[in-house]
Amino acid sequence: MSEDLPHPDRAEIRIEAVLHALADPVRLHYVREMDRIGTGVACGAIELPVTKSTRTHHLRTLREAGVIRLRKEGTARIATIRRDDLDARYPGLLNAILSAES
Amino acid sequence: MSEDLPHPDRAEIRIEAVLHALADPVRLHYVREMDRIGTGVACGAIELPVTKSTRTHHLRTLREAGVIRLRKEGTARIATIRRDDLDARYPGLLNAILSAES
DNA sequence: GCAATAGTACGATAACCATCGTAGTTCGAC
DNA sequence: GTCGAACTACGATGGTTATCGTACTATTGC
Repeated sequence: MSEDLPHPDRAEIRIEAVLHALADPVRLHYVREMDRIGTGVACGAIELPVTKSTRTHHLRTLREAGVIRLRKEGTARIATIRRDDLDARYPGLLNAILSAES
Repeated sequence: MSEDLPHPDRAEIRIEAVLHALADPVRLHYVREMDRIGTGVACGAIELPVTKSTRTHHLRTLREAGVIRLRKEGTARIATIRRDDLDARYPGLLNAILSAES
């Protein structure tokens, strides 16, 4: 019942992957909403202008880049931003990006 | 002898474009070198692992995203990072990215 | 067991993009 | 004017990626 999807270790997170993951408008919007909510959110709780399968794809990109962590909770997946990891690796980055207006 | 290549105004710079521009390893390396040198540099002065024409393409991406400014100086193009613009729009972002190890 | 919900894997598709080579422009020195 | 250097526009190429739909799995409540 733990994490069944692979996540990169903190040391494995690459800046290019993080930047690329957050460069996509859909993904950036998603992470901003997560930040606004402030707690873990079920994947589907944040509405996106794309289908479920595309959402899965986007979340996968965020997960693999090390931006978010996904854990199972019943039928749902709860997503949390890896703030501690990102702040440790790239101090100030996440705040700068999330506070930027699009 | 002003600028002949179009640059986005400060207000036109979009976070997604900046992130995308800096997500590419070649471009990130280039901007880091520029930062290290600290002054405007002729485009070709920084060695890249790609051909001249690809370098032109990359610099165009950086320019269009609003990350750098290019001006003519004789046959050369001098590139400078738009620190003031980026810091004004996205405080802390550039420093966080440039100080991140790849 | 069935139905509903939440989510994923997979394949297809079209757009995007990094790369290269070619052919050209601009500039400065001679 | 010629030449060389610095650079750019353009087209071709092949890889990548965002998107969708389909078919599936896992879970929960009845």
